[in-house]
Amino acid sequence: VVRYSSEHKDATRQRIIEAAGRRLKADGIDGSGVATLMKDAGLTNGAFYAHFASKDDLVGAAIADQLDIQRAVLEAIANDRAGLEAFVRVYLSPEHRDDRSGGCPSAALLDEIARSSEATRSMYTDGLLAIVDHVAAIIEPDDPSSARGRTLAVFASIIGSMQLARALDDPDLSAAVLEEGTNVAFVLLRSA
Amino acid sequence: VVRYSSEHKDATRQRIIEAAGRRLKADGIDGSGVATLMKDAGLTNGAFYAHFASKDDLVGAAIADQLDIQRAVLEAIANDRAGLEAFVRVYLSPEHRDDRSGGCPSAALLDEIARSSEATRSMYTDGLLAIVDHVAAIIEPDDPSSARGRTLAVFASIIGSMQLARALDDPDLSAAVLEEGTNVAFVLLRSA
DNA sequence: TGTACATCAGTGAACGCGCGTTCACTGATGTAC
DNA sequence: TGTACATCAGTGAACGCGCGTTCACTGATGTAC
Repeated sequence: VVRYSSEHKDATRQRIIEAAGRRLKADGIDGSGVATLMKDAGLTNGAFYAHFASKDDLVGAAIADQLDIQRAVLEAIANDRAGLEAFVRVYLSPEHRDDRSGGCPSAALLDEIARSSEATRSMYTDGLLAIVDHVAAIIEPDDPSSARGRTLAVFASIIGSMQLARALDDPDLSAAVLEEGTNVAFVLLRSA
Repeated sequence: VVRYSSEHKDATRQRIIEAAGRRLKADGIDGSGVATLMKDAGLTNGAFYAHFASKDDLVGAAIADQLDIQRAVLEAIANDRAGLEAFVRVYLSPEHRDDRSGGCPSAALLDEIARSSEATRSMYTDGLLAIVDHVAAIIEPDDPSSARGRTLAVFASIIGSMQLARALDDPDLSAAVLEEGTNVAFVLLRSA
């Protein structure tokens, strides 16, 4: 006996996860309460535990979802070296810097993820590797796994640049970080 | 009429700031409560507001202090290009990765700083610039300010690498990030 | 065809707890006489 | 020289509030007869 369509609850869960992705990136993990996360999804706090075992459980799911979205964006833009450069330009743009809630989860949350549970860090690792392996296959089509390390370093570089551009309160310096970060990423991609 | 030596209160304030530096880097800004920060300094929560106007006030002071310490460490190690490479090796070492509370405030807190008050971001900007300008003067002795952008990009890269090495839950990948991050930093320093 | 029922996603109040902040008080100190 | 006093860094309880989590309940639904 099925009272609601079998997709109804799954759809609600997904709605919570997507709203949480935005809120967590905007306010941080510790800065986002369960009641707020549920309100963002148009629900009340009580329904939370029908969908997730704990706040940490949602955080892990939201981070995994965010990385999957980012992978899809990357794959839509970048399927060769020129595409990778285009991706870097979009990534290190002022628009991305000024849109934390719509942007990269690593840039918004990486040091908080490093402090998170092993379960969350494991989901982060898996999600990032899916992205990294796509890029590594472009850089080194014959042996993608050998390009993993170098690709990770490129991501570390653009993630750090974005965080720094957001943290500095001097607009000129912030813009310089984005510009030079882009140059650095290009150097690394070409030498790879 | 002076009941306590004029240095007594200043010394206590400094003790709170230094203890807070360690705690904030370990547990994050939102993750560190005022009562805990005071206990770390051997005091009770009530004395806090005799030293600081608010938690945010202490956070700004602690971040400025941490950056000043890091500047002193850098200046002790790195006064030429070989010294900069030595600094990068120490920075991107497994020991630094595994010692969040004793390490770099940017690696521990950068995305939380980006979400902080303008006052805190301003103190961060000033503190980081003092470090950056020391490095820029080594890279480009004739015109240090022209090397600021490039130097900021190098810091963004090593900060991002450290955060990523801490977030990944696979020890081999984490080690690879540190290794490749070091290679990348060397490439950037040599081409600068 | 109409009604009673079982289901279950979601509600909203409540739990104990820690948060940032305030404040009346303590007690060790150096000074004044 | 001994005692009363003013100072003030620090104590610890309390403020209202939001935290993560629990739970008795609601009410819309599709089914059974």
